[in-house]
Amino acid sequence: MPGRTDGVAACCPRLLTAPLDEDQAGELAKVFKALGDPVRLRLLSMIASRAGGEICVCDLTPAFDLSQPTISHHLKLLRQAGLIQSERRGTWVYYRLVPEMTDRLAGVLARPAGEPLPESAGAAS
Amino acid sequence: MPGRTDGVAACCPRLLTAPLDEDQAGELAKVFKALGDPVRLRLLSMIASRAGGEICVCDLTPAFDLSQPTISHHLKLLRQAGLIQSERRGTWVYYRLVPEMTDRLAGVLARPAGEPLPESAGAAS
DNA sequence: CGATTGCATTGATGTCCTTCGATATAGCTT
DNA sequence: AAGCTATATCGAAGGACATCAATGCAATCG
Repeated sequence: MPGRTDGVAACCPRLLTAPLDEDQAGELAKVFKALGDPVRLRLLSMIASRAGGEICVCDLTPAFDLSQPTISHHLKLLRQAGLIQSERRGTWVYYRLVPEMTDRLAGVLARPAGEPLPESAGAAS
Repeated sequence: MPGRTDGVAACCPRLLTAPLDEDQAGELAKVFKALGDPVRLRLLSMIASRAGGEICVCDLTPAFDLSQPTISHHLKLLRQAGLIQSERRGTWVYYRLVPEMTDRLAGVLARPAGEPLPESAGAAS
């Protein structure tokens, strides 16, 4: 449905540098909302930290005290947020991280080096 | 540098490097959940990007098509997440960013340089 | 084939979240 | 003190979300 928009934002929304417009904020909020659940955070970290870059759902589900449909639901939300992607191989489905998305989020939250926030800039010069 | 500030996690949860435990995931999820709303993201960016490091609520409220109590509620959630702090001066209340928190989130999402993700490493060695 | 396993979807339910109007609290002004 | 402005809190209404059991679909196996 949202097919291929410009993703989270054109290039680098820079949360801490300039006010976000409504569209940027809406796109970013979807991704942060996907990260706003402890189960999904643990799923994402299990996927991202897995040696080989991918992990089978069959290894994810038993790690939680939740039903299999619930885990499948959370994986779907992470995928719709653009944070992970899935691939079916035979009977199993493997998930892997989409590092471009986490890179973008890290960039959104980072303050440019050498260009401190206004707060600390006040006394600087 | 802020060594181990209590809060989100001991030092550096490293979302993409090792699986988060339940406590780390719970703490981080609270902060990401606070970012998972377009209004709060715009509020945070307006606060962070303001020259002087702080902004009056009286400048935030009219920027939205929402009631004053709703803006106040969102500011409370951002403050409870540790992302901003407030100070009353006379009649007005000023908000400012807590850069340690956004720094920490950026660190959580970043992959260490020179130590690529398993995906791009291709399970080297 | 039919049975079995792995995963996704559906539908229902209880809980949380966003939003509002009304009201309370804090500080200035006259 | 009385009134005014700025901000926070309260209580309610509606929608969104997490979770589950039941079911559907795909791929392998006997």
